[in-house]
Amino acid sequence: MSFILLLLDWYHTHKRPLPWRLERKVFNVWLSEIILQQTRVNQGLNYYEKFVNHFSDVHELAKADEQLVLNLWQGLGYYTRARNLHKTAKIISNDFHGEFPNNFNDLKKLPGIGPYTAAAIASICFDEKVPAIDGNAYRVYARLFGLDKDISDSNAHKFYFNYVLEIMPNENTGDFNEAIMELGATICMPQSPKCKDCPIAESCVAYQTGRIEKYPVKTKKVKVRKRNFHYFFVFDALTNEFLVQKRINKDVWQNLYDLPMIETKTKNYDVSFIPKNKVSKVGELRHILTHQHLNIQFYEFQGGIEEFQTTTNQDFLRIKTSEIKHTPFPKPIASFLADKFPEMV
DNA sequence: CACTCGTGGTA
DNA sequence: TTACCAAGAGT
Repeated sequence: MSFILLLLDWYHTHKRPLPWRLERKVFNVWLSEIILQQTRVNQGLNYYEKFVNHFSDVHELAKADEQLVLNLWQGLGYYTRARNLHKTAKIISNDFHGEFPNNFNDLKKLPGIGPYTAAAIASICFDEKVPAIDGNAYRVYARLFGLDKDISDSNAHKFYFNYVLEIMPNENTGDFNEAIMELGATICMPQSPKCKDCPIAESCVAYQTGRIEKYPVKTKKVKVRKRNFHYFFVFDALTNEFLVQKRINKDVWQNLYDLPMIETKTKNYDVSFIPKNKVSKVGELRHILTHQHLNIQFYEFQGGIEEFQTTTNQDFLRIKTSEIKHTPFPKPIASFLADKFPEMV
C-alpha cells in the first residue's frame, strides 16, 4: 500500500518521546498498554512512572499485595485493569518463570489482555503481523479507506481486524500499529482533524471525498443510570479513627474502600434507621461515570463509632487517618478525605 | 453479546 | 448543560 512508507516516515520523525518507548521490554510494553486502555496518554503517564518505580520487573509486581496495586492505581478508574494486571503478573511469575508468551494467541489468554492489547504487545515486541485495533485505529482506518461499517456493532472488531490484516506490512508491524494510533491521537482526531498536517491525506478516501465528519460510523449511545449515595463519616477524634468498608459486591469500585453508605431512590434523605437529627450534612457532589450519574451526599454522624455500629447492626472497619494514604478509595471519597485531612494525603 | 466496568478533557 | 470519547476487557 502506497501510504505505508509515508506513514512510517512521519511516525519516526513525529512520534512523542514517551517513557515506554525507550525500551521495548515486554514488561514495560504490557504495563503501558494496560494503563492506556480507554485512557489518554497524559492521564496515564504519572501512573506508568509510579508503577515502574515501585516494581522493577514482573516478579516484584507479583509479590505485591493487591491493596498496594489498587492504591497505586487510585484515581485512574476501571479498577478491573489493576486487579487483572496483578493476576497476570502472578501467572507470569509463578507459572511462566517470568517470561511472557511471545505470540498473539497465547497473550490473549492472560487476564486483562484482550484482542487489542495482545496485538499491540505481539507486534511491538515480537514483530508479529496482527492489527492492533483501538479507538484511534477504528477512526483512522474508517476515514482512510472510507469504511461504512458501524464500529459499535459487536462484530466490528472482526471486520476491521480482517480488513487491516490484508493491507498491513509483513515487517515493522509494531511501528505500523503505533503509527496508526499516533496519527489518530495527534492528527486524525475525532473532532477537527488536522488533515493539512496529515502525511497520508492524499490516500485518505474520506478527505479526498470531503466526508471526514461522516467517519467513523457509530450509532449506539450509552444508557445512563442515575443513583443517589448517602455517605456517613463516623469519626472518633480521640483515636483518630473512622469507619470504612471494602466494596466486595459486583458493582462500581470493586475491592476499593468507601464509607458506610445508603443508596436511595431519590436525592431525599430516606434513611429510616439513622435519624436525621443524628447527622449533619457536610457536602454534596455529582460524580459522572460512563453508565452512571451519581449524586453523592456526605453526612457527619453525631454519635460515636459504637453507636453507629449498634444502630446499623453492621460490622464496619475502623482505620486511622494516618492509613488514608495506604487505602485505595474511589475519587469522590478520596476527595472528601483529602479536603478533611489535607495533611494525610 | 449487550451491558458493565472511571475519570478527565474538550466542544 | 450535554455529548462525546480516550492505546478495551470481562461476562
